[in-house]
Formats: sequence, structure tokens, C-alpha cells
Amino acid sequence: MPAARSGGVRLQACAWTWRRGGRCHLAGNALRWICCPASAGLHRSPPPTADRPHTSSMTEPPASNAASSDAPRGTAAQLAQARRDKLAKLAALGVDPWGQRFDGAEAVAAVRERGASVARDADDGPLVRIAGRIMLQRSAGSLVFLDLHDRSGRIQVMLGKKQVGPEGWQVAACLDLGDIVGVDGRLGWSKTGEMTVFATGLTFLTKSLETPPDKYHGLVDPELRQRMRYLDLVHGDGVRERFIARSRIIAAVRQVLAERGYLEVEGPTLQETAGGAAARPFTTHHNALDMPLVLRIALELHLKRLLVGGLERVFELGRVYRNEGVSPRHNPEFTMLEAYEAYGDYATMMDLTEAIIVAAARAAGTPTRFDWMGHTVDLSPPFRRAGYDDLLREVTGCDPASAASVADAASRVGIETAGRHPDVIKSDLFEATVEKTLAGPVFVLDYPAAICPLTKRKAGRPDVAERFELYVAGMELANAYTELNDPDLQEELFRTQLAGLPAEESMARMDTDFIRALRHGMPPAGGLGIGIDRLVMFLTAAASIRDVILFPIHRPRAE
RNA sequence: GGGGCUGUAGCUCAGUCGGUAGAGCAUCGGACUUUUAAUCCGUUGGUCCUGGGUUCGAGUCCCAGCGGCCCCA
Repeated sequence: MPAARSGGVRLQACAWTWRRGGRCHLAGNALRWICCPASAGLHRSPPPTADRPHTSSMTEPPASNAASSDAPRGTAAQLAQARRDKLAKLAALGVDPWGQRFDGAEAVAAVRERGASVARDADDGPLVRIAGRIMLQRSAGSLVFLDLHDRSGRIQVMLGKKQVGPEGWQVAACLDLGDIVGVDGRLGWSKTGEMTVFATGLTFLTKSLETPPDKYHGLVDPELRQRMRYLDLVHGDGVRERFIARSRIIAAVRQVLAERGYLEVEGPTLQETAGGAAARPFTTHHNALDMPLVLRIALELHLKRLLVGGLERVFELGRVYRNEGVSPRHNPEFTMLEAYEAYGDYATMMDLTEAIIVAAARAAGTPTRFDWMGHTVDLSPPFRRAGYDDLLREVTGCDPASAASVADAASRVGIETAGRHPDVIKSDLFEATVEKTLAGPVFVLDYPAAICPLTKRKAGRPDVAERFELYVAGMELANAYTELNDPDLQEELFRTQLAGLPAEESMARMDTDFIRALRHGMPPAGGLGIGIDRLVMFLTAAASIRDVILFPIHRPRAE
């Protein structure tokens, strides 16, 4: 990492001088309430805030809190001004309101573990160093209690006027909800039995200039939560945990695949042809090449090219884009996993799917049995297997082998049948009647061939495709095929598919290079697709896909 | 695309029959060395989403639009 080298030297120097200060402090020398990086002397010079708007110049006396008391209070502008006044006051006190590198802070969760073994009345608890955001502040005369949050949890900090001294107390007076501080102190218990860090040193790390949401309710408006996800992560109940779970789920998926010898690859997201699924693509344009491009809607066709290329076990975990509606289960960009294994088939992928989901559930801490979207789900493997036609017969009472019987059942539930392919009618009927009943997890096996243009037909059954979908709580979670590797049949199926497309989707065209690749020979293979967002929804019991996507799409909003 | 609900202070929310715009938190001032959404006293804060309409009078009723949430296709 040559690019980082020069910076690294600089940072190391900072850290060293800083640690020296820390060591003095820990050795019990005079309290240093204003912990500045490098040396305190440096910070008697104007800090970098002097040239910012709304802050007092360092040549002026510090702005007192009374300075703006004539202005109307309670407006957003005044709330902001109160914080900027404190910012200026900090600067006047020689404190850098934007902080510096702060080494050696322990995770609050680890501190809490240590605190458990400190005697309730001990006043000689261990010295600890923590850093985090001030979430609550309670002042009781010459004492201030802070609730400090870091990535791992929350802990109470107590600042005492006598312990702090006049200068430190002035700094403490500049603290607002949302500020980020470092604290050195003794770990112990307050008189009311709360584990507390009794501060002996306070390092100002970052001023917050915006008013945080209501300290009790937090940010409730779902739109604001998504637009200002940074606030939602700070204040939202379980939000941080859910996105941590998402990260762990994805790591677990990668690990399962790596253990099975899969190679992670990256296909193109900018394509001439959006293939591998039936969906409208986003269109864009390459200026230098002066050519229209589309964003990918699936990963499939390029991963299969890699099977032709002999990579044999490949997967891609990445974003795909579909220019379609937005709903609690759909976002225009979402994360897909596709995995392909040469010499396997859809049964191979069933085993893989089960392994991935079980590992992901373990990584997310999801219980084996839980309720979600009105269904009770049990993740104990093996998952149930059920035939597509069998389910259709059970739920609707029709005869799946008879097109007339299926059409009859379909029209009874209001599905248009005139002039439509029997397999499409059957698929609509399945979606309308069977899907919602599938609490799952259940593998639905063997789909009508006409709706599976990339799937190998069952031996001796040209009307049935070797495909499964995994359903949980009525929602499709995974989709897998025994991959079609007959180039002539593939070309024919593409042509059939294209003939049925409306004009607006005519940008989708025959991917002739893919057909040529198949002609060179793709080994028999199993392929699997899993919608990662839905997997995360399911494993974290989220009701909306927008709860598992950090920054879901929104219409622009006037400021 | 159709339907329902919704938009009021920085945040969370009330607002009756159409009659001067409200509370809590936050902020600011004060009291308090053991608080827990601290408490208490005082202070302050509004493009009632936007634009029309009805009316003597609209946050409230009507129409259109914009944003959001949900259901359906």
C-alpha cells in the first residue's frame, strides 16, 4: 500500500506524542482536561474553525451563551446558533472542536464486562478509556451525567465540577447532545447502582452542529429514517444491529461458497444486452464510445460464460438493477448472489442453498424457529421439498396435467386466460393461490418449461424444467436450475422469448455471443440465485426491503 | 395504474362543531455533587406540504398537485 506510506508516518508521529500525554495522565500527574493532539501549545494558535462562517474569529472574545439570547429561541436557526456559540467557545478555550486521532479506546461492551467485577462501593476501580457520542445528558448541580454510546453499547459517564477544575468545567459546559468525546476515568458504580465511568479526563473529539432527534422517540418518520440513515443508525432501535447482521450474513455466504471451492468473480454491470432475466433495464450511454448501454438485470449469462471458460465453480455477489416498481419487497437496485457449479444440477444447488441459509441464519443470530410476516418458519434442515404440480393440485384442486383444468381454475380467481400460453396461466395461478400458503422454507420443484428459458428440461419430460424456487413466508427467496447447455435449444428459446416482448423492451436482444459460448461447450451445471436483501429481511424479521437497504431510493424532496 | 391512510415547531405528537396555534423533548436563563427520557421554576419557538376554492372566518370542508406509508393489479 505505497499510497498510504507518507500518511502513515505522520499519523504515527501524532500517536506517539499523544501517547506520551496519555501516559503522564495515567501516571497521576496533573489532570489534563483539554487533551489536545501533539501538544497543548499547538492549540493555543487559532484552530481551523476560524475561517468558517458563523464562528467567531479568534481575535474576538469568546462568544458567550448570552451573546445570542436576544434572538428568538427555539427556531432551527437558533438551535444551530447555540451550538455554533459553543463551538466558538471551545475554540477560545484552546480546544479543537473537531478532534484528532484518539488511540486506545476500549469498546464500551468490554468495559461493561470489566465493570461487572468491580465492587459496588469501590473507589479504586480500573482506569478505562472510551470514546463515543453523547446521547443523554443530565446535570445535577455540579455534576453532569452523560450517556455515551459507541459501536458496542452505552455506558454512563460522570463529570464532577470539583474533580474537573474551572477550565474543565468550562469545556463541560460546551457539551451538547450528539457531541463525540473521549473519556478517561475510573470504572465504578453510582450511588443509584448504575455502572459509571467517573471521568478524570475528557477529550473533545467532535462537535455536533445539528439538533438530534427526540431523545426518547428517536427518528420515527420512515422517510426521514431512510434519507438520514446516519441518524437512524444512531437513534433507531435495532437498526445498527440489523445492518451488522446483514454484513455478517454476506460474510457467511462467501465463506460457505469459498469452503466449497467457489471462485468469486465480477461480471460487467454495464452491458449491451440485459440478459438472464425478464425485467426492464435502466438505460445509459457511454460518451466516448457513443453507444447506448444498459445496467445488468442479472448475473447469469456472464457467469455461465465462465463455466465455458473452465472456472467450473464461480459465484458473484453484487448489485443488479431493474427499472420496475418500488414496493416493500422491491427496490430498483438490489443485491444478488448467483453461483454456478459444473457437473452439478439443481439438486446440487438445493444442498448449497440449505447450507448457505443455515450458515447465514447462524451468522445473524436468527433463532431456528420464529414468526415472520404472519407465518411460523422453522429453519431446521432438511427443508421440505414439494412438487410444483402437487402443490397446485393441493391448493386449487385442479388437474395440473390438463391445460383446460388449469385455465378453469385460473379464470375462477380472475386470471385472464384468453390467448395466453398454458404455462403462463399455470404460473399466474400458482402465484395467485399457492405462494401465499408457503410458510416454508420449502423447495418447490419442477416448473412448467415455457416459463424457464434458461433451464434444462427433465429427461423425457420436455414440458417440465429442472428448476426449484425456495419459498419462505410466501416470498421467493432462491431460484435454481439445472442449467440449459444445449446452444440450439437456448437460441430457439431466446427467439420465442423475444417474440413476446413489448416494443419498449426491444432493447433486449439476442445475446449471440452467449449462444456462441454455449456452442463451444458448457459443462452440465447447477445454478443458483439468491436475493440477498430478501434473505436479510427474512433472517432479521424485517417487514420491508427498505429496512435492510442502507440508502433505498426516494423521490427528490424540496429542501 | 387503482384504492385507503397520511403531511402541524429542530424531533415526537395533540388540535373538539369551521372561530386568536398547543404539549412534551430539545434550546436559553435559574436551583441542585448521584442522575437514569433526571426533576423543579422561568423563557422561547409556526410557510399548519403547495396552489386554488367555499365561507364573515379554513390547520379543520372541497378540488388539484407534491412527498410518504400500506393494500391491490
